[in-house]
Amino acid sequence: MPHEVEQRSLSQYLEDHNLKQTRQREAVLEVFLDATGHITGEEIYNRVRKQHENIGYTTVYRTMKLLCEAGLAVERHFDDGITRYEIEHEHHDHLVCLRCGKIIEFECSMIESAQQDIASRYGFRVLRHRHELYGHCKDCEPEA
Amino acid sequence: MPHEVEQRSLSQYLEDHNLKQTRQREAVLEVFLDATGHITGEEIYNRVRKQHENIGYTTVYRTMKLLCEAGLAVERHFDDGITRYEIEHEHHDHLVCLRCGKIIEFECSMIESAQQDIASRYGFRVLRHRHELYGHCKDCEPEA
DNA sequence: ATAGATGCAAATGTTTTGCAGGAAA
DNA sequence: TTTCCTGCAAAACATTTGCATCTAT
Repeated sequence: MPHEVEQRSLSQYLEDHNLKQTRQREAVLEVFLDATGHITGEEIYNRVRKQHENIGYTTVYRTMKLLCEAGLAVERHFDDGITRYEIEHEHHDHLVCLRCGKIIEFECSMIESAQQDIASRYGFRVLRHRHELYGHCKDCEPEA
Repeated sequence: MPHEVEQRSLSQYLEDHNLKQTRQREAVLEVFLDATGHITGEEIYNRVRKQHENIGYTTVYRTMKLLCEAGLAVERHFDDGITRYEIEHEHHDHLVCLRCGKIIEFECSMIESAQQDIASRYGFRVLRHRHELYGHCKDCEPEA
């Protein structure tokens, strides 16, 4: 049960950092873990609000920041300027459908090594990268 | 003289679209063309202001939007969320130094074709992409 | 003369912060 | 009972818009 694991690791993190376990943090974590990933702050806020009428944006954002620090979540910034959160997992990049907003993850070791080649050509040390392909997904372009 | 060419193509665009040639537009264009590229709205504003005390951000942003529509400029969005403008030229990607902010352009046809392979694997049609490598440039990491 | 441009001030939209009151340890 | 949280309102920040005024044509 992945949720249990993640919840435990949050508890652990909170404990290690002298932070408190609260109803709001649990609610945000649960919504985040139940999402398919790539969820925005607003979406989390709206979903949490269904069970927890009084929660504010403030708490959602603060909690998501916390989850990022705890290593459970990662912030992603696509072209629309709205921060999305995904569950931290092994390295990957994204295909983003400009019509329906669908986000597909992919991984390509050939590209990764090509990146290293390019970087070393410029004496550059790559710490992270961002690689996004924008277009139309299968469902949004039937005449493909 | 590339500036002459670009200025002429702006004039042409303005004329074709029944827009007026103004002192402000000329000033913004000149600053933009003199920049090494990847200049922010704020930087343009500050530089234009030296010669043209009363110009507002509004005009800078509106003019840059115009230059984009005219095909002279392209908006770029890196990780810091601040829009940068570069002179439109053939397709390329970027290395961004996280210490000094330097931006280096690169091109890699192997990566481009790998992207197409991946996209077609998902029935995805790529319209554009974004590929940025973040790290430390040669000057910012002497012990490389 | 008149369509279009300018610049100020105010609005936008997302995310963050200050602060007084509330809850976990 | 103290430390940490919460939620509100307000601020931040880059960019955009409304509007009255000004200007290129």
